[in-house]
Amino acid sequence: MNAQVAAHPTIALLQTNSLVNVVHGELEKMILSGRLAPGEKLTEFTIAARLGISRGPLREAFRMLEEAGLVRIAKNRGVFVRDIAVDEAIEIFDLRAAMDEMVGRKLAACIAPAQIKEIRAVVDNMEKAVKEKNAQQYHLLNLKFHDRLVELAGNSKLTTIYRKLIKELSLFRRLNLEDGWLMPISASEHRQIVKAIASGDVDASGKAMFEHVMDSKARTIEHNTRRQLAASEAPRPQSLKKGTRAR
Amino acid sequence: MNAQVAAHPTIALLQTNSLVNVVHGELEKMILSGRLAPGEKLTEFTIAARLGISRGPLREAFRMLEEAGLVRIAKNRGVFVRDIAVDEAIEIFDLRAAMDEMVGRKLAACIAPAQIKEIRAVVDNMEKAVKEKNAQQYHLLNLKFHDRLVELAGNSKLTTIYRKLIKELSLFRRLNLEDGWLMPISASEHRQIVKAIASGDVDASGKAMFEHVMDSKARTIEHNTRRQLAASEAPRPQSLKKGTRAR
DNA sequence: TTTTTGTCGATTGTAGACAATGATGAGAGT
DNA sequence: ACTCTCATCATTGTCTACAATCGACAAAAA
Repeated sequence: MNAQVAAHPTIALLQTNSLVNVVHGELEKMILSGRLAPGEKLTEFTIAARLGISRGPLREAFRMLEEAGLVRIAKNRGVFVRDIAVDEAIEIFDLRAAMDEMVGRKLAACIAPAQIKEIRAVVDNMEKAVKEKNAQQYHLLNLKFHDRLVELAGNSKLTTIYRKLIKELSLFRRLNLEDGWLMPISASEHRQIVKAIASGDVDASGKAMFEHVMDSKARTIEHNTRRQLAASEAPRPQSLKKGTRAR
Repeated sequence: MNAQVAAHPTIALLQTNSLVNVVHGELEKMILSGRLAPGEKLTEFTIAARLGISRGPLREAFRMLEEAGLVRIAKNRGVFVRDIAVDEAIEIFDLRAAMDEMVGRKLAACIAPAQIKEIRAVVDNMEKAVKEKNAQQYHLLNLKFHDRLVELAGNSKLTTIYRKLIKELSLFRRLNLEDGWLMPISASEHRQIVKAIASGDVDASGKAMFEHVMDSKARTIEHNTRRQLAASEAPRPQSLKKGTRAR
């Protein structure tokens, strides 16, 4: 019998929304938050039981996640959370740089004063987070800052793709956020970006955005390789984190 | 041990391609070729019966196509081939322009002579197609030209996204290709692009690519609106089929 | 020991059945 | 004739069952 009274609070509530969409969103959240780690195998039966659903909708959600680049499906072998290699991360950064340059140029050309104020407020909050050494908050605001800029550029297709890229990138970057991440040097760059946009100088604005992403790329990649080295020198892989291993 | 060194091509095909993947590819071909027209409703039972499969794998394929932007799924109402509005087509063109600019700059910076020759050959064939007034052939070569350029830029993520955009765009553009499409003016632009790339001038190459896409956008959009007008003036609504109504 | 081969358990791939939802059309009331 | 309601039906959403496949282990042969 079905005894899944309320396996997941959301699941019970959503008789109105499509089960597939909710599951998709739920899995996405789990992946992006790191509760499902890159490389981890997602066994259909286990996940389905945990969510209190059957395998059908789950498989459909998996297919969506695959198309979005968040999981990898190996025929007859299962579904795995994707892990982004350094090469791919570099590619994504380069792409982002081009997109953000486009965004910067567009915004410098036509942005409303109210929107400049809005963006400036985000930067203010970021600097506040820096002073408070609140890395988590800074990270969230950083995401919001860039996301909002892209959104303001007014190209919904661009926004969609940009967000997909950010999600994929987080599969690589999340490793770096865990510890330290004490580089709010970029805060000044954000201030400069806003300035360039507000000035209306198309070239300067585009360049500021481009360079910012490329700097971010350099910092992230370098931090990652350094981390890799440290991990390889200390031959203690610390086993597994904790009970992410079901059954 | 490793027995799949060089298995039968059919065997290898079955090992990698599940039914879902095959169906996905098949539906994609049907959509891109226009056999499934934009706006058309895809009834699960009908399609499944036609392909000789059950609804399960088909639904998974639908989810992939939805994520790729080729179909639209309305809860409890069905799956429809997406039709791209003019606004969205414009957005995609703008995005493509930015990407192609990036490609142009990258290629001008580092492209091998052999690859220049290869690209030049494609342009030669295009001009040949122009002389022979072979629009279909020209169209295919045009696609190949741009696709190859993107590919040569060496950013696989960019290539993937670019191809997705082209597919989506074809849902809009296909209407225009049907008749006439007698504007191989762009042929000269292609020649100019190759020249700019070969010259190694990063700025010129990027600009050439950018402008080419924007010109293409202008031509396509204008052609489309003109077509729309002609259709509205001739009051022959072609009598829409039953059940193809969306939303 | 090393290699090979056969079997078993677990997991995925596919199909079909049942429940839930939305569209269609007929009939009653005005 | 028009509109509103309600019943009916086609279609989608979800679940369960069965078949196909893979990986691992153990036993047997060298």
